[in-house]
Amino acid sequence: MTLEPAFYDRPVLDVASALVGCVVRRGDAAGVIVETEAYHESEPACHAFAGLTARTATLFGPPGRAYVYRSYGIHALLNAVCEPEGIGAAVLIRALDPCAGLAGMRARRGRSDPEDLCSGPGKLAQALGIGLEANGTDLRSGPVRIEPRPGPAPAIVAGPRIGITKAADLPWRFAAAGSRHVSRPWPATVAA
DNA sequence: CATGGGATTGACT
DNA sequence: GTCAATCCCATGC
Repeated sequence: MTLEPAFYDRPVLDVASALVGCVVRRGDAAGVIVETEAYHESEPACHAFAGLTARTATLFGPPGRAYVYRSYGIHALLNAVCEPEGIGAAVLIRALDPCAGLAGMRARRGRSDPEDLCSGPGKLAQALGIGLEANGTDLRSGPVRIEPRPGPAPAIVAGPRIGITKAADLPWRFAAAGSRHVSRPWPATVAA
């Protein structure tokens, strides 16, 4: 069971909060999303802000696909493309609560602490074995899939995005309240 | 064609 | 807290 394309075909902020509590799966490895961030072509922190280029083609493509890119020459970061085709927008998956395939995650990460397996966008891509080859693949039928929330909707907190230099004031970061698997401790400026 | 910077992480002081 | 690693690609000459 995976999320329909229509799930992603709406405002990126709605999708970013709706994805918290959903499950990302690749092969035997899976985890519950506990942290996301929204990016939209209208603001400069988004790669799509520069317009349609070879790098951002996936962002402007149809919703419900994976946008994977390399950051700092080292890490792969996983995003879910949102909004109608032609609009550059995506949700960055920043952290997971590991729930299946822990042995494989530990092997790929070289670490055993469950809170250090997927508590960051680069970490979770490594833990699930997601590489740049997943860029542009379908999140419903491709190697990386996102499934609906297995349980009730979690309480969600919002705050400013992490690790960016542009438009850093927008409260476009969403996380499951109280989760210990988030990429950074929640800042003092917590909003519900 | 050359250059610079980045949605990060992990090791070290 | 500070800092280097490392590569894709956008930008500028």
